[in-house]
Amino acid sequence: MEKAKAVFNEFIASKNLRMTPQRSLILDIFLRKKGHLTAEQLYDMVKRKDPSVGQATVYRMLKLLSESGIAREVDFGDGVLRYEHLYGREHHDHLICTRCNKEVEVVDEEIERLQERLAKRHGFVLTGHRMYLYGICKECRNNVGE
Amino acid sequence: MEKAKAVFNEFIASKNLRMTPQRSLILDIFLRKKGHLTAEQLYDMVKRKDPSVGQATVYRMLKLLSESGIAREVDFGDGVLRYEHLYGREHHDHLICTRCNKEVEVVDEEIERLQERLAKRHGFVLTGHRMYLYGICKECRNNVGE
DNA sequence: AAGTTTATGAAAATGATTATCATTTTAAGA
DNA sequence: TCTTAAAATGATAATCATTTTCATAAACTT
Repeated sequence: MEKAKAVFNEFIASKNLRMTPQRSLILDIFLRKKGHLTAEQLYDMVKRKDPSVGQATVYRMLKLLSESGIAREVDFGDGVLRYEHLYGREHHDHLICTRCNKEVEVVDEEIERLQERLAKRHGFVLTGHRMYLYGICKECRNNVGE
Repeated sequence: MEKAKAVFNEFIASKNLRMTPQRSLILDIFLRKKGHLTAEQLYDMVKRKDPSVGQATVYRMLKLLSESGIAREVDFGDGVLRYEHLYGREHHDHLICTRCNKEVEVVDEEIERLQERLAKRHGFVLTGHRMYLYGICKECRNNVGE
């Protein structure tokens, strides 16, 4: 967490941007939350601490966080972007239950390797990927007909 | 193509919906096109054949095509949905060059298998997935500095 | 053919995100 | 510490793809 802040400060400095109380507050709150946050959710949390902060500032900050590598944009395809903090976290993909919307973070090293191979086979050098697996979780399968 | 139309008619009937000249025209044009189409692109093509068709009808039709299993929504994450016709086509994922936006359709049976395994390991039964690989294609790598 | 339902097109609405702009802060230098 | 140019802020308007609305026009039913 302190590390992440240091990274952000460095990013800010390298871009000749400036640290402000708003950015500091937003960063603090963002880092404290696990999982995925929409801009609106984050804005609500920030407003509770300081109602004077505008939502444009939150949107702008999330872009900066993504650029700096501290956050990652996650797009489940429902029209709302989510952000998760990435600092000190492993890469992962998402497994989503289409019935209860439960999300599980998953990784499979072998799949990662095969993705590289597949890309290379087509002459590409991979820079990233997004993989969402959709299915029905065990609980939902047990509760059929409820 | 005739098969796809029959499938759509059956879908229409099963839902107590109605076949109309507009729907027929849109379906025709949609099936003729390979690759991905945005609603706007499809609308433009439809307009050329019949300028009286409204774009809401095209949007509505694309939803129906997705529901019926004839089309698939593809979301590259750039804010515009694309649709591809799925009828008689193999499942595939997408490899996208982030420099020139070239899209290649790819499949890797082994990855598909591992996705099933990964989901099962977490108690899920897979119903679908979306996988987008982003990278730089060979041509773009050769043209660095242009 | 009459009646009921569904479809259509035009236009307005939506909703997340981005841009604008006047004003306020920030950080660096004098 | 004071000045100042650059950057940040918040309120609001603008975007833009997609959905809704609603009055009118087909399409099935009987």
